[in-house]
Amino acid sequence: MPISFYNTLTRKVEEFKPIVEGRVSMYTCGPTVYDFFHIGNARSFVMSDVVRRYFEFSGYEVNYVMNITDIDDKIIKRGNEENRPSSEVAETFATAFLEDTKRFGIRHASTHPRATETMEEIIAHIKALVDKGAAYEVDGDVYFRVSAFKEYGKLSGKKIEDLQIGARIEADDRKENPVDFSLWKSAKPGEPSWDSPWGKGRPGWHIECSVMSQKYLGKTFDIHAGGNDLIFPHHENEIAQSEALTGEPFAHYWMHFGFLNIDNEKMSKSLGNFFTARDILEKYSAEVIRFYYMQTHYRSPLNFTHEGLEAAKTGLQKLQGLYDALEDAKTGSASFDVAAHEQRFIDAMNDDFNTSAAFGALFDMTREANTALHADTGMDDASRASLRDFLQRSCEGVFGILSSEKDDGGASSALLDGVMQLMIELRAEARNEKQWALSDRIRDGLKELGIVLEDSRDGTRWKTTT
RNA sequence: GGCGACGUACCCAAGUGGCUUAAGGGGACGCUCUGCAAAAGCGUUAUUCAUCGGUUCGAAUCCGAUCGUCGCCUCCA
Repeated sequence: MPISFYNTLTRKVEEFKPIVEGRVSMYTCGPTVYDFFHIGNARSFVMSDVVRRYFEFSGYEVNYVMNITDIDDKIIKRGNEENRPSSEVAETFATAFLEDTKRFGIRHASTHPRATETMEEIIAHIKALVDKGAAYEVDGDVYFRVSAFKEYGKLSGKKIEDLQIGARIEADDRKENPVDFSLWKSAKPGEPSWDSPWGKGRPGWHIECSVMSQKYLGKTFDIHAGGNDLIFPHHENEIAQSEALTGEPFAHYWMHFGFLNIDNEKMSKSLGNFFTARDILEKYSAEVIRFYYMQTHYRSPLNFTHEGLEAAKTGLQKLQGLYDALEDAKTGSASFDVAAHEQRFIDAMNDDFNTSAAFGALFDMTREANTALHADTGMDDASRASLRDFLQRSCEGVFGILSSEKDDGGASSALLDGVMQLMIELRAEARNEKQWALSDRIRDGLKELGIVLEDSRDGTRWKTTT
């Protein structure tokens, strides 16, 4: 089965057919940098990262673009609150974004364009829309004329008439139609601004994504992704302002990530259940959080709980345990068939990136591999190598949840290795002389320090707990 | 009011017409291994998929009703 996934535009799971054979052009809506990003944002970024990595696993070359929106009302507001220039606010959180994504194991995009560095193109795009009659100016503001784009609503399934009835759209006399949206906002005194044919001002919310994606990926590209809540109005408006100008499809596939709730409630600052990505990384490793996210299908809502995180932590140790055991195992004679398991993994992922089912395959494989490894016959070198290779490509490469490096808790590994070597030798001597009290004291003492000893017939292994 | 999603074991979560008298993870209990542990393995933990009807040779999967939960329609990943 080829890679297939759910396309919001058609409301069906569709086989992926790239514009250019072997290549994927993909755009995911990045952050507006007015604050640290939170664990809900993190879910979208992680899942988007996994999709990108899986395409690469499958042999595609991926051109992955994620914007950084660094000029926006919320940034200006924050700047005012903190009494510092909004550009400084943007810079602070753009830097934090890059740092935090890295700590989360989210690979940086091929390009992270910024709105303020794309101003020329944004203005040109708006001007072209005005020239074409799809937008109009009113006193320095420019609005998109929704009536000029007949397909408006095709992504979200909304009808313009319904939107007009909805009383929630603010009445603005200056707009021809309440549903028209802002492309350019004139600057109030003291606000950051750029020169434009309509005077000083800044871009509206949606336009920057249209322009940045098309600048780096072309008029039409393969995949546009983002959080569920962006379907309307953000993505709907992006389509309108892009296709109204080019007359061609904007993105072929639209992918949306489910929302994250905290203890069954929507995360919000007012409810006090708001966690930034930074907060959560204090308590759990990036691998555990990533694994937790991936246990649920990307389109389903995810309920974020402490218990769930703890369960993920334990589950992940099982996978890591096999990875480590493969390293230490002695050469045996039995062969192990990795290919069948890899095929199950691929089938699951090709079917709408079904990470939950993929883990089913991975855990079944783990059980069988552990059994083989512990059997008298052991596992031959070639099997061990291919098993390791598969785990490396899947769990480390695609999912980013396993590490081949021994976690030494930050201590100097050469020194710690030496000390541990000695401790294990001393304890082995005590055990040979059946001095259980002493050997147990060593084991218990180390455990309190965060080091776990595991005895097997091949000797004693140690690892740190995290 | 409009649009949409969902309800699977103690918890999380795949499966969406026959291969399933329902994957996988966590938890619990019993066992094997072990000096004792840990790790690993084995077994048990849903004849049942919110409820009630219907379609079908056959339904967790399709249709209808009912109950419940949630999202979007406004800044939001």
